[in-house]
Amino acid sequence: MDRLTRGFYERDALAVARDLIGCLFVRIGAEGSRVGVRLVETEAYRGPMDPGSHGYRGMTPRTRSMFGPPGRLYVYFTYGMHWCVNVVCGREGECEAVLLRAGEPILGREEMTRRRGGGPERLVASGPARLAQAMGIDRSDDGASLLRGGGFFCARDDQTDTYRDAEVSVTPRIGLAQGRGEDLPWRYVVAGSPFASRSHRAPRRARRTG
DNA sequence: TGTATGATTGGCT
DNA sequence: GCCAATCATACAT
Repeated sequence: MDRLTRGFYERDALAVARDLIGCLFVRIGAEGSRVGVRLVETEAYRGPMDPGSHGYRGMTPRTRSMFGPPGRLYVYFTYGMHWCVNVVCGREGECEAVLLRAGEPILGREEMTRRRGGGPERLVASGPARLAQAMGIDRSDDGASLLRGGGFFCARDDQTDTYRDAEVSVTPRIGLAQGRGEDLPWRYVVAGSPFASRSHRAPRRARRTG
């Protein structure tokens, strides 16, 4: 299992979002303890060309890390109570990032469940704010490095198969208002994964008409 | 200084 | 399915 290096992140957010599916996202804690999830849901945010991105109107104090070098975290606070975590990608000076929306708890499951206040394991990291809370990520982790020496990393997990394209669905992103690129198919999710977040646009079940 | 809004979640009907 | 919680942020005044 190898830590992904800068070249992995220094690419278009769509490529990174797709390729992070099935990877482990790990936090190295005090005394080397680790918590980590296998990513099953990601979304790409693409800067000045993307009205859904926090960086659409240029850099602000909040979005500074999204414009920085790839291979770091962009962590933001929303709805007055939730933290969400992105992986910064693209080239330095660009504004590209991948929102980590959901994962399957793998390392430190007990610790993550405790941080979430209990509940079934499939819900521990099933949503961007849940994932961040489970892994103890907050403002102090904004800008943290995923590269060598950093306290976080992503890794391809060669112990198990990575997901084939046929197993990964591509859908519009979740939670965007109209006019914010709400129809762009920039979300990647493992089809049928019990660890993925509940879609706010749940596919309607077919109805018998008569 | 004022105000609208949000890359969400959890609880309730 | 509906909606309140709760406040940093961005932008208007």
